[in-house]
Amino acid sequence: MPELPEVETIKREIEPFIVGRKIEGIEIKDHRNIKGISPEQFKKKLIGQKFKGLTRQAKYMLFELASGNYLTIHLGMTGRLLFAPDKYVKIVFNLSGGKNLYFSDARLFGKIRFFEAMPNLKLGPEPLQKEFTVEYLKKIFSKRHSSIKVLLLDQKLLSGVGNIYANEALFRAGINPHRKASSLSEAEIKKMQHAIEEVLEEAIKYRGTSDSWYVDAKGEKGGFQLRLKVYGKKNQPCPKCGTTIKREAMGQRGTFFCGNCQK
DNA sequence: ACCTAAACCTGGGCGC
DNA sequence: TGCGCCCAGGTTTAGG
Repeated sequence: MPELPEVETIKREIEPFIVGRKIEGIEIKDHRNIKGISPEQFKKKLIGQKFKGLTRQAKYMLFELASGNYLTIHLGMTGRLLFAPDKYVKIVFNLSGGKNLYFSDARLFGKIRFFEAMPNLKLGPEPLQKEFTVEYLKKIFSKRHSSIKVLLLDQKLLSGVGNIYANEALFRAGINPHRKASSLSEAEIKKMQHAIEEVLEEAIKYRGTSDSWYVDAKGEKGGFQLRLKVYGKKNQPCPKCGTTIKREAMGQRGTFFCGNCQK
């Protein structure tokens, strides 16, 4: 599923393609991804507008329009933004210059919203920004009774990390996902902070993880699935010590870890 | 304020 | 070949 590295990869591809282009038409094949506004209003508000910029906030893409309005797209689990259509296309943006941008989403978990002005997405700091410090993690970990794994997925505390990179970062830091966040020592918090930054930067470098549905705007798979150490590796040997990797549900999410390497 | 769990949704993979 | 079943999970919502 698209997490920070996957969304960043798509953002980098889409930005030069859309900036300066006008939305000349919108084809809505399925309106269920459009939230908070009717399909008719969605078209009326957007057709004729020009894209000014595109930024990423955690897993969201924030499209800035020349009018000062905004469009946000969250890809959910199976959402795609594509230069060419696939069989799950729900919305087509007809752009000036005879180009199209396709929004595809097999499972309809993606969300598209229109805003009159810059929205506040109510997200916690994201790992590649300067607010992501050991001090910040100490602050949010110290008073929490939930597990470190569940906490890493809370977008209000820390944004951009999803299930794949939470599992991978915990493995790299050598921390057991069941540990209470408040039980981590300062040294462990430092390892955690470093592991999160490292795994996200590496995943961006490899253009994301195509474990199941993810493809970039060109429809191509990423490369990081070949570098996963624990995610999806149930019953396979740990790459460090050979112990069988376990899978357990935590917070209703698949959690993969090595019981020997992660204490 | 904090924490947990259900609900949303459907293609793909599996067993038979 | 095809049917039924179960799984995947980010975010929102409800409830304790």
